[in-house]
Amino acid sequence: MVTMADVARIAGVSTMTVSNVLNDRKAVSDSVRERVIEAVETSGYVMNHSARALRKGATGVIGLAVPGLDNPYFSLLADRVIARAGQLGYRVAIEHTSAEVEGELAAVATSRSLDYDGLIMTAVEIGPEEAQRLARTIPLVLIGERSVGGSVDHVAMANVEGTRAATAHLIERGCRRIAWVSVPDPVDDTNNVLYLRHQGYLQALEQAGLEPDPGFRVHPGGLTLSGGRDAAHRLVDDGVDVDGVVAVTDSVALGVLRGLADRGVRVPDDVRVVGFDDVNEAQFSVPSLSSIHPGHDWMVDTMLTLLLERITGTRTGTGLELVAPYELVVRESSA
Amino acid sequence: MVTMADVARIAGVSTMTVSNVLNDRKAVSDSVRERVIEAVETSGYVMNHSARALRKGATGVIGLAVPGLDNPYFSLLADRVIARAGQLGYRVAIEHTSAEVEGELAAVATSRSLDYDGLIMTAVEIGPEEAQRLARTIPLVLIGERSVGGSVDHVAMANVEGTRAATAHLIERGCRRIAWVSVPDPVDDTNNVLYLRHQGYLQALEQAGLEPDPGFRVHPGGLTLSGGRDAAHRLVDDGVDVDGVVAVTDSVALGVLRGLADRGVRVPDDVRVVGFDDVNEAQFSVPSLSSIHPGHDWMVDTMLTLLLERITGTRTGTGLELVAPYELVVRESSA
DNA sequence: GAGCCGCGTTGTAACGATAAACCGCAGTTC
DNA sequence: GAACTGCGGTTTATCGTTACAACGCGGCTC
Repeated sequence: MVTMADVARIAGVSTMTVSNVLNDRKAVSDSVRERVIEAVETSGYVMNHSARALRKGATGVIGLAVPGLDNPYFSLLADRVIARAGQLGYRVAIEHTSAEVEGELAAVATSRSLDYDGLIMTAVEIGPEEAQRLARTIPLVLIGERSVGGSVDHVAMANVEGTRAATAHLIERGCRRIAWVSVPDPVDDTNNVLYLRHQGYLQALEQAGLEPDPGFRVHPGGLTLSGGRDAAHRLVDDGVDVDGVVAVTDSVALGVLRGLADRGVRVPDDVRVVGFDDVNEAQFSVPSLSSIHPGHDWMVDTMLTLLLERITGTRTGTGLELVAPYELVVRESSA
Repeated sequence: MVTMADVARIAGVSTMTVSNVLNDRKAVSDSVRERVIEAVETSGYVMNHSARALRKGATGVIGLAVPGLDNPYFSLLADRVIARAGQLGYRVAIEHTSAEVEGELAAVATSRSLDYDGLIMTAVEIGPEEAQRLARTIPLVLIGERSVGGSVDHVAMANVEGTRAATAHLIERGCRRIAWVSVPDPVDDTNNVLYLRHQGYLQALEQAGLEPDPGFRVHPGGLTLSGGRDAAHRLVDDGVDVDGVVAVTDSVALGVLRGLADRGVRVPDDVRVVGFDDVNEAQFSVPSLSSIHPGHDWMVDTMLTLLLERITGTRTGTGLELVAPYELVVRESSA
């Protein structure tokens, strides 16, 4: 392995000069700079990332903690975070959180996260106090839910407003018996994304003077395609009479579309369906899926901006909470 | 930041003993071991990954180079690689290759990859000689295509056999005018996955005594949902009379389903469709998509096994090439 | 009882980079 | 002409961990 000292010897300078050239630091004469660059090229030198990280106390890697990439929302998110972070000179390591046992999450996050300069985390299971503890250890940006307070930065989706708009949209199209398809609300956590989205649904019904019927509430086995499909099956098989479905995520909604098709229910003629997240696939399903577009690009840009401010220390103190602009995208499933 | 020396001081031992305990190395007396573990816990010590990596010359990180995670095949792959590598004590950093300018690919791969203990790479653009050069620098496992020779390990899909089976399946179901939907074959590269899959299609037609008609050949704007949709639009709008479609990937196939639906073409009644990759979404599209299942789990396990053998030096020399078992999965789109 | 062995533990020297202090030297300033 | 300022570079001292050799010590052999 060729080291910086080798390059220095070849170029006839000190290692610091090589370092200065490579990092574009202070003034180095053109002649020396050229010699160094040539020495780098002929020797095939590449910097040792570990040594640099050790000395500088920064790794140049940011962690992205998501439940898993099998969910298209998270893979879309990861894709953009990787791309954007790459432009900013950072590498991204992905942590799976759903694989961990509940309690392990926090521990794993704390210990491993120290190898990262910062951490972006979708906080599904982690509580406010854990998040704040974590934030004292490492620059942290939470994503998807409401504020946890303290010095934790947070980029939220318009969860309540989004499902409210989605539900109102169905009502406006004439739906009166609208099912909410999601997993059960988490207990004791009014900041949870699932809870918030459910609230939006309830608010829209109330504004329209409609009663939320518990019969319309179904619980898929998880926020997945198969969960949504199973929920739709049960809905139809139990003879629940609905003319609209609001699903907590697009994955679930796409599963619902499949489940309704299995039972010969026509969308949008018999039932209108709307999701949340506006994943790529929503444009291409049959029928295409109406959804709430949560401003992915805005979110990713904002997340990274906030994180970098924390990493560089440009901004300290109380956590910021920014809510992404959302947009209702009407497609065939509710047209 | 609490360091190993701090722990050593608290426990009243040397840093080496702490190191030995933490790494479970040679015999350490139980009493000392306990003291050290307690000191670690009370102090909240976590190991500095950079220092360890510098000293050991290994980072514990493996790179996964894929075009992008927006493609469900690659996100599925990444998801499983991350999960499996995690079990083996490795972390995964993802590199986007499609974002790079063509020529940069190799350079980026070479320089950055040195920070990884090993690299798993989907070789779409990289050539055999580049791959071999790269493999001399770092343990490398290629995925998806045929052998590049040399000492490069390689886990291949049954590309030719897969599309041959898919096409034969359509023929068996009565299709006679079968379109191949893919991007143009790469020139001068008979090892390319796109070329190989096309060959399988051609072979099946030949075996059945059918003429491949260039009119059935359409070129989407890329291997994406929208590419597939646009291709289907053009197919119908140009009045090409087909009763079957073999798509190079599931993403393209799912796009084709959407495109055909746009034009009122019924699947499978008017046209049967089959894809390749068997991504999750294939089970849940309407209609559900027949596909070639390329043995994802087998591939991921094998890739990591091969890579670890190279990393540990258990196996050296000529590259292995293993072909994953494939399976035709028949669903509604060709039923 | 001298010598040897192996166990448990410790000092010391790297691993490859960078921060910070320092060092000539030419050009300014007053 | 003495003191000061930049410029272009070098020297020195780490960053936190692990490899390696060495060491004290009780037990065993003969």
